[in-house]
Amino acid sequence: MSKTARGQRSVDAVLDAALEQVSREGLDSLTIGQLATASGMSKAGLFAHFGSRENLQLATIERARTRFVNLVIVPSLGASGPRVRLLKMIDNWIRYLTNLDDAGGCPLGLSQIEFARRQGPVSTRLAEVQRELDALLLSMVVAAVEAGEISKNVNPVDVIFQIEAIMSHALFRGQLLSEPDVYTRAKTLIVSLIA
Amino acid sequence: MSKTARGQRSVDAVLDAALEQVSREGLDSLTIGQLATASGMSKAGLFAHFGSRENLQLATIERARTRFVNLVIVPSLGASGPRVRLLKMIDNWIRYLTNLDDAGGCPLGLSQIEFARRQGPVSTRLAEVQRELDALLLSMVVAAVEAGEISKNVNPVDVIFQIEAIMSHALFRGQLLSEPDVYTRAKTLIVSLIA
DNA sequence: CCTACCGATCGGTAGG
DNA sequence: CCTACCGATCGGTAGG
Repeated sequence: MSKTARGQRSVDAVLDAALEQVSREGLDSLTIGQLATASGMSKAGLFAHFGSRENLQLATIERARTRFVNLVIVPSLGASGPRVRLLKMIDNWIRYLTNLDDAGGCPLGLSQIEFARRQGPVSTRLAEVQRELDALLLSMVVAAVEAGEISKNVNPVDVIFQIEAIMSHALFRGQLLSEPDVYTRAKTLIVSLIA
Repeated sequence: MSKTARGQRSVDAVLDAALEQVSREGLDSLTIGQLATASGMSKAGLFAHFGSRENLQLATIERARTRFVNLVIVPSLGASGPRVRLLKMIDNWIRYLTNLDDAGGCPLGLSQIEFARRQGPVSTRLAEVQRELDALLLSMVVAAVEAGEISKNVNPVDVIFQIEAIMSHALFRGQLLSEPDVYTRAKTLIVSLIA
C-alpha cells in the first residue's frame, strides 16, 4: 500500500470516530482532544491532518454526506420506476437512521439544526447539502408525477417539505422518546402522501 | 419591593439572557462564564443562584416552557370551538417562532434535538415537556373530532405527529435556508390536515 | 505523526 | 452577591 493510501485510511478512521460523536451529541461536541482520545491519535497529529477544528468539522460533514449518498441514495437508483425508487429510498433512509451500529443516527440532520442560526463556512456548507437533498427529492417527485404515478394535483415542493418533515420528526421522537413504532408511522404517512 | 422579589427579578433577567443564547446555539452552548458576561454578573454570583451548570440548564428549560405556555397556549384558550382554538394556537406558535426580538426561535425544540440521545436529568425533563405538548395537542384534536369539526376518519396521533413535524421543519428551513414563505406553507399544510 | 508547551476558558470552590 | 483561586480541557503552536 502506498503512503498516501495509508494516510487516507487513517484519516477515514478518524472521521468515522468523528461521525459517531457527531451523531450522538452534535458537531459542537466534536473537539480535537476528545477525538484524539477516541481515535488513539495525538492532538497535534490531528492538526497535522486537518489544520484546524473548523476544517475537521467540514471534513466530517463531507464524510457524512458520502455515507448518506452511499447508504441511502445509491442503493435506490436501481429500482424500476420513479415512485418505487422514491419509496426504496425512504426504506434505505429509515434503515440508515435506525442503524445504531456504525455511527447510526443522523449526523448531518443534527448538525444542520445546531448550526441553523450561526454564520460561517460550516453553516454555509450544511445549507448547501440540504439544498442538494431538496433538489434530488424534488426531481424524484416530479418524475413520479410525470410518469402518472403521483397525482398531478399535489404540489411537489409541499410533498418534499412533508417527506423531510416526517423523516426528521421520526428521528427526533425515536431518539428522545424511544417510540418504537415511529418509523412505521412515518413510512405509512409518506406512502399515503404520494399515493 | 421585598428582597426575595428583587432576587427573583434578577434570576429572571439572567434566564432571559440564557434563553437568547439557547435559542441561537443550543443548551450545550450555555456556559456559566458566557452567561455571566451577558448578564453582567460574576460567575460565582450565578453559582450562588443555580448551584451547578445542570441546574442552570434545568431552570432555563422551565423558563422556556413558561414562555411557550404564556405566548402560545394561553392566548389561544379563549377562541370559540376546538378547531378554531387549535388554529389560533398554530398562529401564536408561528409568531413565537418568528419573533426575533425577545429571545425568538425555539429554545426548547433546539435543546430537545440536541439532547435526544443523551442521558440525565436535562434529557429526561426535555422529554417530559415534549409529552406535555403531545397530550395538549392530542386533547385539542380529539375535541375537534368529537365536535364534528375534523373528520372522524383521521387518526389523531397521526395528525399531531404531522403538526409537530411541520412546525419543527418550518423553523429549521426558516433558519438554515432563510426561506421567507416557509411559515405560510406550514400553516396551509396544517389547515388542510385538519380540514 | 510525536512530546511539550501556550493563553484562554471551562465548571466549581474558598472565603467573605 | 463579590474577588481570587483550583485542576481540567479547549484550540492551536514549536520543534522535531
